[in-house]
Amino acid sequence: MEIFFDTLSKSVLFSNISESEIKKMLVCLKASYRKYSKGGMMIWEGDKVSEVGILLYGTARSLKNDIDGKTIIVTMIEPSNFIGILLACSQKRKSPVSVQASQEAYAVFFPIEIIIEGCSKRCNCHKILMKNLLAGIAEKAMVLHDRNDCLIKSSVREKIMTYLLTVSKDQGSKKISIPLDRSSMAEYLNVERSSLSRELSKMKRDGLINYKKNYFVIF
Amino acid sequence: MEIFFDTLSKSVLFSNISESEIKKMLVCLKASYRKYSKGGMMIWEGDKVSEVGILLYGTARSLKNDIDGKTIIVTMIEPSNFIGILLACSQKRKSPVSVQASQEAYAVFFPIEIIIEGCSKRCNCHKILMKNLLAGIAEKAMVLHDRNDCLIKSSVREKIMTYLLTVSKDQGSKKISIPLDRSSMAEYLNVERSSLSRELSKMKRDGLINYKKNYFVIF
DNA sequence: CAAAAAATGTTGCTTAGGCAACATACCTCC
DNA sequence: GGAGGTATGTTGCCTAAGCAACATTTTTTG
Repeated sequence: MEIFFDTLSKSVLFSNISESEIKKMLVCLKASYRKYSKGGMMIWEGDKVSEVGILLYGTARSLKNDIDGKTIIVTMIEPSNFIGILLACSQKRKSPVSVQASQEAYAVFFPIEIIIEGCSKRCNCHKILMKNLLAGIAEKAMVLHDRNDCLIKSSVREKIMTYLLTVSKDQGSKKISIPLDRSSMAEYLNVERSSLSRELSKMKRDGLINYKKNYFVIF
Repeated sequence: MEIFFDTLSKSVLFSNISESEIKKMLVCLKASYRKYSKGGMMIWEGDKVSEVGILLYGTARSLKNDIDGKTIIVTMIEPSNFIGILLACSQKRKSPVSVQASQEAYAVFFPIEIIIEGCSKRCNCHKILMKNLLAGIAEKAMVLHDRNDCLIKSSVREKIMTYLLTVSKDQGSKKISIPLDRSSMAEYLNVERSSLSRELSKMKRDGLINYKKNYFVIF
């Protein structure tokens, strides 16, 4: 698993920890490495999750079955992202999503208890680890918060504007490039792609914004 | 502030910590107590927040100004609830909401750094504190997740069903009592109260659910 | 218990936006 | 360059659900 070491050290969980420290920690964290073939399941809907994972290679996605059976994708997971951090931290709760490898993938898992409780050796990096874990969840929560913020708006226009303003605050400019194409943006805002396009046109016409591809200017 | 000690010890932050320990900790946590009159602001939209608070008395609400200026209420905060936990933990971010006392209120704030870094005395309760903080955020994140789950549904019926099923899982029964009245439920699901009532009737008629007041049965 | 107030339900009207179908622009690779 | 593919934009039609106004039920309180 050495080859994925870089990915691991880029993760939020191990930020601000030196490579040599990480290597030491991997042992006391009871790291367990797992390989998945395309379509393999890392977490099943309904599981109780007591490990937090980090994707090392490949991509994964979290998905759930809608009431009427169709599958919807909740998030995309990239190398060095967390897997199941929310679940692992909130414990009691059963997973509302499944996590599936979208291609061949490798991941490493750590029992959450060891991160929280610290190992018997009490290496002082555990404090940093814990801090990183906290930052990781806070970040997840913020992502959820931001989407909520868009979703609670009643009109398509307000949803778009809220989204653009959030990105704008984030990038500290009224000229922004967004990370989503129209389809993804529509999905994120929970509107029809065509309705999104329609409203974007109107907003441009009304002099609220300008845009080309994924570059936007807010007036 | 002694009189609010009970409230404090009921908070998630201090769960599993004995009263005597809490008293000791309050000192090294650099607790700062604040009083607010009705309408007083605990956090202003745009603030950077570096303290996590706990409401001791009264009620507060987090609110934000909509794009077109009208104020919307995001959450209600009750005694022993956290104030600004997400913000304090994710740090860099400026607050997207203001927090306002809806009546005369008391609160206590702790610099988040001290909780995370531990105080100089290294009292061993800090580990528990940190664990509690983690649980607190994870819980917040879950709340956000659950609402998202409802909001991303396209029809009123699906939103209702998703909400009811989540509560049902939570209470471990198909017969549930929900904590929201119709208006709040409508607000939570981001639909019109009348549309909610209409759809509930239809769902009853269609034999999907039964209900009376805030008691629901899912078939 | 009666009256007032609050919560919930009902219903006609209207419209934003979902849906489908097609148009245009943009990319890429032979 | 052109052929195929993908991303984006446009438009007519139609329905779900917003809105307003009123009805009924439940709760409060004097």
